[in-house]
Amino acid sequence: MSSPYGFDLVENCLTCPMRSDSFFCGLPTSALEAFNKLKYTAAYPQNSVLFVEGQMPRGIYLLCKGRVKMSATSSDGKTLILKIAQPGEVLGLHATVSGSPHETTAETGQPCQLNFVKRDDFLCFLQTHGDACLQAAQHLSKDCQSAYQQIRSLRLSQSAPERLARLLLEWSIGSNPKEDCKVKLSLTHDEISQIIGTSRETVTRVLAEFRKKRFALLKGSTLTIQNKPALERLGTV
Amino acid sequence: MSSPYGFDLVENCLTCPMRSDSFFCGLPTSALEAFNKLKYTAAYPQNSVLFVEGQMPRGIYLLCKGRVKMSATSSDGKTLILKIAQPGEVLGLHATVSGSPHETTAETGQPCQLNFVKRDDFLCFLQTHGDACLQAAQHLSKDCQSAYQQIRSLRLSQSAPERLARLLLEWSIGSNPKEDCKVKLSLTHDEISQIIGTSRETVTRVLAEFRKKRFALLKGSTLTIQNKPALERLGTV
DNA sequence: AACCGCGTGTGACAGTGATCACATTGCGAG
DNA sequence: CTCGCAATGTGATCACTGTCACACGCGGTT
Repeated sequence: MSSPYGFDLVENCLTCPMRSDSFFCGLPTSALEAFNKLKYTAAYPQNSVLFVEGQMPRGIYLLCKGRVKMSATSSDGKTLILKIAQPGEVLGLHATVSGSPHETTAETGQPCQLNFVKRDDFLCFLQTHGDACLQAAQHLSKDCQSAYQQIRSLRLSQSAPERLARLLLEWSIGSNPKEDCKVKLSLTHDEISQIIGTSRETVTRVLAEFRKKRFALLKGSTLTIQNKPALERLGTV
Repeated sequence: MSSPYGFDLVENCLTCPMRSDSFFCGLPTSALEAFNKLKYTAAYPQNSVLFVEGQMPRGIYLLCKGRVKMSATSSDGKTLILKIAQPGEVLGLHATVSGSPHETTAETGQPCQLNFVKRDDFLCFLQTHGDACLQAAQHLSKDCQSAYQQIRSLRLSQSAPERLARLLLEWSIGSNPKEDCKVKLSLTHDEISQIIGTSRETVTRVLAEFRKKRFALLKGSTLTIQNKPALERLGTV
């Protein structure tokens, strides 16, 4: 069965080739089978909005494939990107668990496959599967941690170069640790500015500075880290 | 049995007069009884450190009475206060659930009563009591939410008056909505600055400005909100 | 070719708040 | 009472960065 977005839908979690070890994907077979019965699998084109800030939660989305931009908007129209969700993550978990409105907007950044589970089904599932519930709690605590990390990072460094340095380093983890590591990403300066919370111009200027100092180079959609230690020195909180 | 800190220890959760409806306190009797067997109740003097940033979690602390300051420190010695925990809250939950080091330091701001539960006991408890686990998840999600709220608030308002206004309003909720509401709190300008992430001098200056404009008055440990709408206009994100 | 639209680069300027330095107040201990 | 120390108040200075304004390059369309 082929979907219109350039990849095949995987309907069965148990035999899914994308299975990561995070959250549900890593559950024991019995729980996974139960989950498999509850979920609705679907593919979404780029720029689909899964849920918006303030909306009551309808359920959770397990991201199988693709990336999803989590953002919030202020009353004066400024947008801030809280994070880019990766495959294996569960979206809308807090709101679904706590029953309060979503505090973020989720929008696909590329074609994605997602598993949706209705709120009631999900809560019931958690209550009957202790290990799944513990997993959910762990997922939430990871989220908390990254949120606290962000707060620390925001608060302990007002300076734009510091924040940008940290972001670049964050992107570069997982790459070859030796020498010039290259990362592919397609974000405009504007989007980067929404992530680190500065103006677009500042991002441009700081990137120019990094280029001049040979710390890092962002050309097209390729990021090259040239001097990791220097960036680390900048970005240490 | 009287403790040295000016209040009596309550050993039995089931008959505890301080029981709130949050988290464990609100659990059904069977789970509460199990919890009651696992916990160690103790009183702590002011300025006791329960755990520090980076330390591996030994277990969770349920705050029965008193207030606890949750903070983080940067490498250059700056401290930031992430939140002031209130009775009913569980401290060290993320770290305990996820098994990663504490990302905050917890220090009592006044004499406190706390229930401690060892990590292994606690995880086991969660796994066997589905409703408790769900409660834990909800507690975590509340935490997440408040963290995200903080990030929003930090990022969408660079200005110090805005942030201070929001903080004052946050403190004033729960008071009589009409006219000049007064709140007791004992925090120095320095501590406030650590909460909203500015310098101590700025807090002093902004408070002076608020006083002159008759928005709010902080005298000794008493905060008086004189013009709530004006503060709200300032603090809206 | 001419014309967009968009992302990027860059200069000038002003507002904010950090920092330093010091004065003043308040309060508890001796 | 007064000494000492912490908390508070205030001025001057300066780095940072948001904002405005505009130029450039580049891919696509007409």
